[in-house]
Amino acid sequence: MGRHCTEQIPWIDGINFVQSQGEKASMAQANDDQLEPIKLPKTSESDTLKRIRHTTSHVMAMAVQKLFPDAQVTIGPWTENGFYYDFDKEEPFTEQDLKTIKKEMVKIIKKKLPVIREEVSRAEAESRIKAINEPYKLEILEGLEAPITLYHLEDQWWDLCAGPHVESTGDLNPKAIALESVAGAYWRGDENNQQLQRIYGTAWETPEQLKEYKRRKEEALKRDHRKLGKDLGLFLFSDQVGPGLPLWTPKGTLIRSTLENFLRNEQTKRGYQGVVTPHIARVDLFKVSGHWQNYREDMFPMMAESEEAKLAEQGFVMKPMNCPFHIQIYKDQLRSYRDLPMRLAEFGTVYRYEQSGELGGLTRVRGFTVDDSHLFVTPDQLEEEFFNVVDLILTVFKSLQLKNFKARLSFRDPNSDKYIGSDEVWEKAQNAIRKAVTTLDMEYFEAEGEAAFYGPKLDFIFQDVLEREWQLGTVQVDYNLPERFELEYVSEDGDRQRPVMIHRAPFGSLERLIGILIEEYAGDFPVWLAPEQVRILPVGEDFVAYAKEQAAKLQAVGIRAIADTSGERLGKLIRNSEKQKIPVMAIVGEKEVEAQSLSIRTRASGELGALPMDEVIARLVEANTNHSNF
RNA sequence: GCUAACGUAGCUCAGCUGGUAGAGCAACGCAUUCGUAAUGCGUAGGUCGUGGGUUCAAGUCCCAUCGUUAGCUCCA
Repeated sequence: MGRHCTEQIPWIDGINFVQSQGEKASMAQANDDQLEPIKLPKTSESDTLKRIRHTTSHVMAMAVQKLFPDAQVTIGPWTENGFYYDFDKEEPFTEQDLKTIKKEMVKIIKKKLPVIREEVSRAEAESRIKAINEPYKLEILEGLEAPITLYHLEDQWWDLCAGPHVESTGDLNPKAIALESVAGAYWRGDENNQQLQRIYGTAWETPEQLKEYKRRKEEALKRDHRKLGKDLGLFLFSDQVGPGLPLWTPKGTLIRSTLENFLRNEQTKRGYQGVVTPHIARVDLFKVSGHWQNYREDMFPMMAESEEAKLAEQGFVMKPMNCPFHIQIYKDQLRSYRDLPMRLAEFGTVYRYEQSGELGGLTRVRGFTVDDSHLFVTPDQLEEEFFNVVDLILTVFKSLQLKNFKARLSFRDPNSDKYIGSDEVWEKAQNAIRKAVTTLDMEYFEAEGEAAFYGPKLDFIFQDVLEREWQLGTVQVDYNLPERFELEYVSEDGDRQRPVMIHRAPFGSLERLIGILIEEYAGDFPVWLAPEQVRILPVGEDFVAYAKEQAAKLQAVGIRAIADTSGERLGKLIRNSEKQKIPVMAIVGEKEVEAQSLSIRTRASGELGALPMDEVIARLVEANTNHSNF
């Protein structure tokens, strides 16, 4: 068995946050029916689960080989929520197969086979594997270090494995085990290799834990941004437009523009200058940048006026990144050291031809808007500017109440040739990033092979409801593009020097950010981001006029308020508002008209009672400026 | 791109082994004028993703294609 011990990376608490009221309230509600919530540890947190899941995957492999003697075993590690096992088998597994396999597993468990550890020499392991003709195991053996251990399920089946395991298959509870899905997976994770059949499963100590695990998965799907985006009418996809190309409704656009304005504001405070650049450019531009050579498979095909032009590679392409464009603006004039740092910023929409199987909701699309900026700095300024960028990113996350993220130093894979630039320059850039995060005393982990082709990055990683990880914010140090575009500035001494570039995007992309935000907030956007902030609900037809008046007053001071004139009963109006997750409801009837007030009900805290209009406005303005709750 | 599953009214879904489509919600109309999560009655809405094929007959079977989803690979 190869790598089962995935290194655990702590999810860091980046900043101190006050948990939003709404979050607390909805969490409390969800767990109402359970006095003592069932704990569901991750595998890495529980030695017991490690043993259970490890053994379960072996039991599954044994069952599979009994039912399908042609299936060859490969690897079967635990994952944080279960386990999987990859088989090389001609026919893919069907849903029905999973049921049959599960039945066979129950039989094995009921036999209470002892799990026996055996230590063998490399030669012995080799000859035993050859005897049962398992070529993948042989390959795994090559990468193993002594001692080589085998685990036997009594004398009926064995596997190369480091353990640990439970003592007997009888220690497993069949009712706490579920086989979940089948998928293709490449041997050793390389798409040039044989595609194997992977079975995913999960196993727990008790049936109650399994039930809770399934319940939480269902709960998670309710906050899936694809579902909520549809329910709340934020964005859509159209088959006629194309896959991975989201369309933003008026409501979704409000969220986008609010985020844009917020960041633009922060950037202005920090000396950024806005620029605008086109969506397409000559192929030549991307030849100089290196995109055409190193990033071409991620780009939409070239458009050319004629076949000849196409053959001569004289055409245009959609931009996959904004950097070459901003570089042109820098190069427009001879720059002095006095002009630096120069910070050019743009909400630049880029197009990348992602493989069809990669697309999903807003988290992976083919056209998306990067809150992009390129900082041109002198080598001396690099460190300080880098800190400033990280500070901006953390400020942004704090404002958005995003706290569950990891910081990743994305370095190049030293064994790959997909990068531009010399070893020396890469070392320099990577060291600069490492130094910055150490100085900032941030928790981080390093990942080889995650760098951009032109430079290393500091990335901020978030999770979606399915616990998949996505990169949002990023800072990149780049010595390569300045070189390729021959960027210069005149130094104090009057000679020409080469600037360093910092590429950075706190959001990463508006699309992915909003996808993650929808899930973080479970659709309950804070007041400042909510597309519809206040809905005014008249208790009867007679009060529609008053409701409209109040809505107009709120609109006049820039608050997104709408009067509900549908004429339904109050209960229905409230229900509709709640379902649309509108943060503030204002109920108006006879009492309110008389007192010239609004009866406030918020999603987060319920009924707040009658408040005068002035106070309502004051509190909403406060919420808008400070991103606080109503 | 690969492996698999799925695609029926705006939404959520039913439609068994083939006999030309059904529910709830939403929408619309009428009545109801109502105080903190669903008022009642009625109406309308689908060439069952698309294109072929098998069949007397296809939502149902076969093939292709587009799209969605999970996983792999790849990346904001």
